[in-house]
Amino acid sequence: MDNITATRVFECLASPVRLDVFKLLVKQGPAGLVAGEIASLLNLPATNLSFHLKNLTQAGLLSVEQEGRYLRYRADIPLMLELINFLTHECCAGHPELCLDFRATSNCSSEQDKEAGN
Amino acid sequence: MDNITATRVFECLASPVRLDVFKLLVKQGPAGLVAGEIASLLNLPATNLSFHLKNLTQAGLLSVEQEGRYLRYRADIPLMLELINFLTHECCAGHPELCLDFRATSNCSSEQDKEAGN
DNA sequence: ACAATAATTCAACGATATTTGAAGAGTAGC
DNA sequence: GCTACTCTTCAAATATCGTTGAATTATTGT
Repeated sequence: MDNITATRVFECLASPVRLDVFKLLVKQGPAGLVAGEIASLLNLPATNLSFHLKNLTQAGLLSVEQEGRYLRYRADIPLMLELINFLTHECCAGHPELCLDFRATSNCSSEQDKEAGN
Repeated sequence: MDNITATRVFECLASPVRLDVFKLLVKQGPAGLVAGEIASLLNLPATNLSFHLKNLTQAGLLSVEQEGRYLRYRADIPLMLELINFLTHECCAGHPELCLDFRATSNCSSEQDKEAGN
């Protein structure tokens, strides 16, 4: 991942609204959600949500699929994994031992629900 | 890591200048750099760099230490690892299998120099 | 005490980003 | 074709961010 892509993704996640939208969609998995569902779950005006959805989609964090008159949004996990790799490598550059330490303690599949309440 | 901390960190890394500063300091490891060195390496006006250094420091991505009339900045790796954990867990929420897959392919200590040229 | 150096703070300007309501495009059902 | 519905686009207002030069604080060496 290059710096330009990284900054675009960071800029996306720097907005509390967009972070909430992304987290919500990650939680939904492959099922995703249509725009209206996101709007009511997050209590956002449709026009404002649309602005953020466009932003997230253009950054590659979401994918869209038309379903009749609905638009279904899904989180795009691969880009997220690329970002994690990017950060991991940046961190490791000076401290490989800390990085390995991190990898040993990140129990990804067993602790996924720990931070649900926010 | 809570959403507020996460958005503050993302906002920091969303600026190309700050991302460059952070990457540079990660590369320096525990030695860090004083403000003037960063300014000349990145070709930034002192006043502008100071603005971004303050931003990074307040977000917790950098630490500062006074050395006479110099100020030495260092990357704060632990917060970075927290962020990586945060992202990993967010990603895993819907796709634990993808996350494990990522961890299997992220060879942190051996591929640290692959993306040096950007 | 004085001048030189290092870096920050301040104030002002320009550029971006966010929010909102009104209008527009496309779809579904009658 | 018409109406209801879903969502997006547009335009305008507000808010926030980034950059710059001048002034300020603090330290060093004479």
